[in-house]
Amino acid sequence: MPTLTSPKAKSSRLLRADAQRNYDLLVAAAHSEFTANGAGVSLEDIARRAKVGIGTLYRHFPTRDDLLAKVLNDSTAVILARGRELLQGPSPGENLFQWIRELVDYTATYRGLSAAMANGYVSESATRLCSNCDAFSAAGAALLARAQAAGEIRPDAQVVEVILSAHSAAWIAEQTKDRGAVERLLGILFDGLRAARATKPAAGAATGRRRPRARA
Amino acid sequence: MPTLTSPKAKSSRLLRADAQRNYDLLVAAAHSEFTANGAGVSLEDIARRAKVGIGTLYRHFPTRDDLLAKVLNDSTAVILARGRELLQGPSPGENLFQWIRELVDYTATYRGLSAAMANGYVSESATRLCSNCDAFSAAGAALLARAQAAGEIRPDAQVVEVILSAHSAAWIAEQTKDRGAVERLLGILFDGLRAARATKPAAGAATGRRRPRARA
DNA sequence: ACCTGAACACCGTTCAAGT
DNA sequence: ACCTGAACACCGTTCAAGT
Repeated sequence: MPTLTSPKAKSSRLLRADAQRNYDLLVAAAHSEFTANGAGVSLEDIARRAKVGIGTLYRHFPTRDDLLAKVLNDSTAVILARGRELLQGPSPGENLFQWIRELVDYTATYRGLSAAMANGYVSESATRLCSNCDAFSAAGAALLARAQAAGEIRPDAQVVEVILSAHSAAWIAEQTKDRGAVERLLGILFDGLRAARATKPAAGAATGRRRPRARA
Repeated sequence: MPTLTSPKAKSSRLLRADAQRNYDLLVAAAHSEFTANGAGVSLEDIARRAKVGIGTLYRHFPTRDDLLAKVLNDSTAVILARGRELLQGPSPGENLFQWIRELVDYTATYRGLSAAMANGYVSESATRLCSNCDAFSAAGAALLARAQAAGEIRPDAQVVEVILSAHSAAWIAEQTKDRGAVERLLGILFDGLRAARATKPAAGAATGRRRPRARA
């Protein structure tokens, strides 16, 4: 009986049983292919691996980004949850940095993802991938604002640099296997982000003043 | 007649008159196409614009990078000369930063060039483009070493971060039209590069106080 | 409704045939 | 020596025909 099944898909989408099956097969195949061969892998390969016609792939996912966004959905949610968690952390500056580090690791999972993300981030056409970017942006903005309010991050930094820095660090991580270079780069970036503290000449008060024990 | 003499020295190469003409047409056409449509433009388009068979393009430039490197040759030379010039400047740290800024502007001239450059930079296959990267690396290393010797740049910075930072800033410049974001990012990077000065005297900085995780 | 795969429009690369 | 362009092997996207 090809009647309607329960809402298994994204939200309240109702799919015929065979369509739902194909949908799931496509997502699974895409996951494998993206992991193995990068975010730019041939869509035909994905369809073939899912044992589905290429037209079916296009029916469910009109653009490559739609498919990518769906595959990334779970891991995206993890990063966003991490952002909310870190928002409660004791050290706003370090919490921001930690979140950036995790964002970098995440973005570097698939070859080509950093480019796709950054592209979606600045592109005017609203792809599904872009909505991920907006969510990242909001999470980063919250962490950044808190760290700035705590006086740990320079006040002139904006969230766009933070996100794009993370993407470019991920991009470098994709290009080179020299993991040390990425870490050194992040170290430089982080020092730059808190540079205001040092720039503001200040008396001796600035350095040892904030202790995590005093609430946060 | 078609007398072949000296070996394959790039500039002193002796070509039959028609071959030389085709070669020049190709470089000119490639220059226009790269400028107009980015570093990933169709090679067939370039050959067509040069009114030359596609096979002729391949004969002269076995890979896309070879063609790109040739087109970029002049501007590359300018950046390298600038590097030597800045090596004589009065302020080693600022001279390094100025050179990076110019490298970023240069790399951002063609869409896709930053990716090609960074790729060549870390790739093991020695393309012609990669030799450009080595030259940049050497120029950056000289400026960096001088600035570090002057105590203006943190001693733990390595040239690979400097070059890849420049490429990633250029990559961001390609992605977004928000020129301000690129400048703010460079500002953060530069502050991070001279952070050692501030870090050095302050032994009990906030970062060393609490450590959310392992790692040193 | 949904699926299929042939068809179309590309692009990169090679190579046998020409001059 | 050098040039040419047809030929081949891809890939993305659409759509008429099937169930």
